[in-house]
Amino acid sequence: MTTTGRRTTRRTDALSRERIVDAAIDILDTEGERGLTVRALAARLATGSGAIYWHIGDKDGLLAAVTADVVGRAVTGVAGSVTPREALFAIASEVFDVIAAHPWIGAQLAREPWQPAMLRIFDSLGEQIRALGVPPESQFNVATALLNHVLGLACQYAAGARLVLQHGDPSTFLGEQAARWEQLNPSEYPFVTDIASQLPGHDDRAQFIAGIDLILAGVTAQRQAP
Amino acid sequence: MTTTGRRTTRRTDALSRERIVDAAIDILDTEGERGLTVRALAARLATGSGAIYWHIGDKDGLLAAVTADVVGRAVTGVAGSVTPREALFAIASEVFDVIAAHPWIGAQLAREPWQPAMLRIFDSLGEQIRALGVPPESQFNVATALLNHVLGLACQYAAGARLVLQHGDPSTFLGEQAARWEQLNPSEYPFVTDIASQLPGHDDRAQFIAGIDLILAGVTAQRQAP
DNA sequence: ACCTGAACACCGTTCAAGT
DNA sequence: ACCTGAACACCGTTCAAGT
Repeated sequence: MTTTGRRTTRRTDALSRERIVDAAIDILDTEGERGLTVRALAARLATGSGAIYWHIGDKDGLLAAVTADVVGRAVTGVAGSVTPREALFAIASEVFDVIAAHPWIGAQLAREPWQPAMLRIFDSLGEQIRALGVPPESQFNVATALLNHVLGLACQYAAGARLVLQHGDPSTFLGEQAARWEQLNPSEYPFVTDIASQLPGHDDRAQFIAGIDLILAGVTAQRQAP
Repeated sequence: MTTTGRRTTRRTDALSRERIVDAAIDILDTEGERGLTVRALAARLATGSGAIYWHIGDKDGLLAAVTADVVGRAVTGVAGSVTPREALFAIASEVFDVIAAHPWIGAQLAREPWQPAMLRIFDSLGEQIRALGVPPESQFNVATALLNHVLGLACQYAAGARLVLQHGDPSTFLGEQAARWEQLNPSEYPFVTDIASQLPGHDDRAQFIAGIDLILAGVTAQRQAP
């Protein structure tokens, strides 16, 4: 930037893959998935659509890069002196938070489960599972179970947040949803109609933590009685 | 059809919401998500695009209807004389199979988690969880954990199947994937590079069942020592 | 009530042409 | 090497007009 290089960085607004990714994230966050068009991207970056294609191969490629970027920034290494269990909660929280903040990530990850972004999360979880002493033959399964739990709940939360944005305020929203569930046909939805009354007091974050506890309890139980 | 009704069913090809949904499923299965356009739908049904819009509100609406239809057909009631645990495996298998057969469902469910199709699965699982004797305050959490596990693994499997279709045959595919994982930077992906050797012998279906066992083991463990 | 198909306002992507 | 912007082959959706 302010190095001795003369005109190597001609303008601060020189187009780059990085700047395109950043602009794309911004559009996705503010306008949603449908707002991200190559033309909108070009307009925001004050360039032509062809320039976008020179830096990125493809719109699909851009979406993959954008997802990897956001997830990569969120899932950082864990601080040293914590227990594996604490680290696990920390990682899961990071993932939960990043999806809550960028609701479009969920659909993106579901489309291509083994993309780099997913692998990063999977690896972070796996390390801690190993540190926890889970036997090698179970590590893959436990890591996957945790990954699915985090992703599933985060998508659920993101969808809820999206609905709250569209409709009324957060407090009444769960009540309305509960009312809708209660009005379902009990012979068709016996469980949902019954459990609807629990919905108003529901907390996604608490459920998220409870689920991790559940899976970890399963691990210990299976280790004691295999 | 061959009833006494005279011309009440003028032609067998009279357009209807049902026929549109069926055609859409067919296109999604054979051509993929990108192949499903209103024009392609109209051409296959030998009609104009306007006719499609008269029966369905919207392409989003069509996708929701299509998803509900496929999931609804797959998740049927469970036969009477089985244990809740067996029923749980049966339901989870139905969901797994339907996503494996129609890979596009995964992304569709992730986009809108509380749509009717999802609620049906959630309810079926919940009933059996209740039958299993899980305490009321845990039922919601356990049902969600199972739902997320099934959906996550099914998406993973569907993506794998998609890749197998594109690239080589299934047997070599896992080996190639393992090789790719092994070539990753071990300091960046310590867990994945380490576990890569397990991949060739990996069986999605076995992992799917192991995950359910893990969650159920967690339930019993937490009930004994809450 | 149900269907037709042209028309509108968009898309992603390419590519000759510029600097 | 990097960028421009017109052009191509599509989209979803609407709507006057038909039956």
